[in-house]
Amino acid sequence: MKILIIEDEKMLADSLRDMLEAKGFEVEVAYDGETGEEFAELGIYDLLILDVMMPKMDGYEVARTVRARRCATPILMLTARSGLEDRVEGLNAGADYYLTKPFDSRELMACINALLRRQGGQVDELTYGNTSLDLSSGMLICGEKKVRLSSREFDVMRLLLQYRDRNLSKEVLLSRVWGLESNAVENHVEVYVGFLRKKLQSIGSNVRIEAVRRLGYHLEVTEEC
Amino acid sequence: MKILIIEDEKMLADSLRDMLEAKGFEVEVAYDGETGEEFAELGIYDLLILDVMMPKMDGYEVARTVRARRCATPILMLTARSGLEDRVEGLNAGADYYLTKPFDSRELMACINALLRRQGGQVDELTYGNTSLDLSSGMLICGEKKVRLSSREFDVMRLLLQYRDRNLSKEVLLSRVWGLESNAVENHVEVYVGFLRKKLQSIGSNVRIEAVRRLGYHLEVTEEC
DNA sequence: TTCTTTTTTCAGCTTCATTTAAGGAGATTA
DNA sequence: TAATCTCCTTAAATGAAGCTGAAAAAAGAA
Repeated sequence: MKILIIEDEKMLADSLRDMLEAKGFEVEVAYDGETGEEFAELGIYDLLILDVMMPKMDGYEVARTVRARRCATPILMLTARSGLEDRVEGLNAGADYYLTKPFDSRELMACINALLRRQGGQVDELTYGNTSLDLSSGMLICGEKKVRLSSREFDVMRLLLQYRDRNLSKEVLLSRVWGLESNAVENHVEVYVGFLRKKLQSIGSNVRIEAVRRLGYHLEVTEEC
Repeated sequence: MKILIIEDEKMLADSLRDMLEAKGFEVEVAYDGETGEEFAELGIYDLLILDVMMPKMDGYEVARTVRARRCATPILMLTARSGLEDRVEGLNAGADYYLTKPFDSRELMACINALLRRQGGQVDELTYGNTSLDLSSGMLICGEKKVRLSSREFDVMRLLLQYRDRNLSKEVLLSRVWGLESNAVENHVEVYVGFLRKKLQSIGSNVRIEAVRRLGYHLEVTEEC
């Protein structure tokens, strides 16, 4: 995650940078609005932290310019001005959040997380070994290769992944995937495990579905030597 | 644009609704946390406005539950509690913005716009593959060729584009295009998908509408070799 | 009104996920 | 050892989900 700080007060900028780097972000700093705007338009940052009061080009103007150039990076505005008018102007200029100095570091982190969470495209996936299941598209992914799972296959795979290395009996799988009312039989599970094994292999996954006699199934990662 | 207000103070809720409706939004109100949560999880809203202090289920809990159910709708939290801890808790619970009562209507509107803008609200063109949908004219454009979409076609196409590579179930499509109250059936969606496919083809688009059994539809770009 | 466009309805068709069923392999038990 | 049990595999049958084209109904425009 790359963050660009645009802030002319060197002290504050640097302490911000240190703090964010400590949290594991990659940080760059621009000490004036014009440089900041140029950097921002590279479009390589996941978040801009933008001070309002700066010489030459102020924060509002940076925000407006950046947005006019169709750069969609989230902007967190940071400023000593706490008036209502300022907040409204900031948001209308294209900011996504407005935080007033002095700010608490936990609040700043909460804001940053909220903004990045949204930015992250909300990719939900379950991962095991070299393989992951994308919950929104229902794709099973291993590196470059993907397969689409049918809805039953998806349900079975998701349960197996959710329960990781625990054992799932056919009974449990039947009731959770096919439902209690259904008249599905254990062979259904066997057939679907077969389908999944084929698909896992087809994308070169190192995840295997292991059967344990009488107890059910669980996932395992095959070690390559 | 559909907004859900979750707020137990009837007076405030209603005045909020009136204000937003005056601005051209479609608004629904839930007067307690539990109802609100259920509504929110339909996934048909573009924004949730959520009060913190409510009986039974408070705003933080609603936010956490809704997020846990993988609902990604932006949340604007609205509350009388202005403490730092509250703001941090709200954001960490899954809110996207935290606004303290009493708030100014211009500030509220600025926040709402900021959140919706990010959601894809303020854009005037949605592009995917070699094709784009002009939101102001309702034209589907691919290079030199264009077709006009009818209003239903437009709504369906816009949703598909907004949600990109995610899957949109017929259920969600029905409720967002035809509305919850309507007695439209799933075949409507099928028919309109058919219309759109024909139009996409007629302008030589490389965008396809893929059906995934039981899960719904999503867009894909056909690679030309 | 009449003509055009958009939306809804419906029936028949296609397709493919799911179910069913039967035979085989390997482990377990008697 | 045979008999039994559990799991695996395959292939065909089935049925629900999705598609399509045509016509009716509704909404707009002229």
